[in-house]
Amino acid sequence: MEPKPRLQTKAPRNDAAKGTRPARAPRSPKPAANLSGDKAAETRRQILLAAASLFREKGYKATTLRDVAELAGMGAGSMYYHFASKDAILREVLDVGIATIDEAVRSAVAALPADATPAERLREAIRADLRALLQTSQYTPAYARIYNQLPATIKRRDHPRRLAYLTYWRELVFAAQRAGQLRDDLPVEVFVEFLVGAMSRTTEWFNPRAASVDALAGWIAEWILDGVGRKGAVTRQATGRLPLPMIEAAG
Amino acid sequence: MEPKPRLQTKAPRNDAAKGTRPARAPRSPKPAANLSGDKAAETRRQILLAAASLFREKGYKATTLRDVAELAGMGAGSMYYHFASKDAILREVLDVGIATIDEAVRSAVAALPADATPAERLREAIRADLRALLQTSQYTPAYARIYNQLPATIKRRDHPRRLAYLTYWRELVFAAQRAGQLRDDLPVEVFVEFLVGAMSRTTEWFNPRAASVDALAGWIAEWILDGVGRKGAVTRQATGRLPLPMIEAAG
DNA sequence: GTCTATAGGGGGATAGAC
DNA sequence: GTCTATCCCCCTATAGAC
Repeated sequence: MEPKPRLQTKAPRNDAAKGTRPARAPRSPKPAANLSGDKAAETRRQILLAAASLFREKGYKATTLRDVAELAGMGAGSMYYHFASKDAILREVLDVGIATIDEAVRSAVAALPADATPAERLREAIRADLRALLQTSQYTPAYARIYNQLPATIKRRDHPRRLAYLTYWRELVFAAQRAGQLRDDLPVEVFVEFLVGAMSRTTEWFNPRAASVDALAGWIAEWILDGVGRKGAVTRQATGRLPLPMIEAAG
Repeated sequence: MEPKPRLQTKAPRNDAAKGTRPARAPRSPKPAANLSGDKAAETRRQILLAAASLFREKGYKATTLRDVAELAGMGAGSMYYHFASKDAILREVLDVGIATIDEAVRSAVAALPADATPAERLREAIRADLRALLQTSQYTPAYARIYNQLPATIKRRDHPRRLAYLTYWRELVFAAQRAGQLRDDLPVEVFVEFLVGAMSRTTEWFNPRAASVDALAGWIAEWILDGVGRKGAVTRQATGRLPLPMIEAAG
């Protein structure tokens, strides 16, 4: 077990040595309300952030409330002042995670100039999706990683939001197809699952020191739209030696 | 809590009603050795298969040995005759999972005619990878899904195998690039992570009733090699309105 | 609001009968 | 080889002091 890092969204709490309880700075009975809300709200955020980070790293079941409390700098029992249960923390992490990426993609696309082409809108959506996953939020990668392993009851609860997100992507892709910028024979639903899934998997391997998120987004958009094959190169022989049945419909 | 299905690799065990212990069919002291090995080996496989299936579905920590035992049709304590610990089961599931997909891809490519082009070899690798993930094995999708959430000690143990697998993919991609079939500016390491990760994510959404695995493999190969953009369509304007920095090196 | 202590339950692992 | 019973630890959640 390694030394325990702590989230540092606000001033770090003390890690004072064994035994002695450090004196807490006396609080005035009515502190001026700071901009980010009162103390309880701030502590809540600390807990959620710690939970999201650990859920992402180890999964939901493997993360104990003691882990979360330690990362948030408090005792495990104290968290029950802010949340009713571990499940309640999970639900809020998931809600924030899907809301963050959904909002990020929609608003990024909406912010484009009115004359942006459907393909440009698709590129922008790819960039916004990856930003939310890889640099904006802890909640979004936590969501992407643990969602499918959760009990059906919890998945059912978040399913409408997830569907709305995928639906938006389908609209983007359909629009590009109607505009003649994507192949007519593209099975849109399957392609959207593939693309959104591929992007969410980047959280497993992306190294921010090797490339910027925007660089990665640019690459992926180009690979997907233009392909990695060299222009004019023959990537497929016409011998029929490798039959690729592509007749079935996609649901 | 649904009714409990059981793996049916061999004849189903009885689900006899409460209390009464059903009589077990008397076994001859020396049954003829069946083709798939002795009874212990068969039971071992049952346990591993049940574990892989549940690990894939719920994750490692969320899967209890009681779950595994129930799906394998035995009491939880009985499994300790075959495995030393839950960890030992996990290790074997992981080993089989990575070995299966590695072997599947290498042998599929090796089986191609000697004059197959590098791009054809890449297509075949994509098909073999997806077959291992989506139809051949329970172990491979379990591996793909849970690997990154496991404790560092276990990941370290399997890291060489995983690296060897990725290295093989890099060689395939490099070869296609050298042969002039892929773009010269393709950052191979990043691309391989993207491609392999994207394929492993298909286990989260692929619906075998909507399309065949080979159809999906054909689509993905085409999307990646040729792109989804319509030939001749402008997918990117030259206005510079959307700068895409792609200068950083990839590790 | 946060602390410590602990209740209560579940899960990995072991023991000994059969 | 598999069963049942059980040990013991850890985890979620609660209680009551401060």
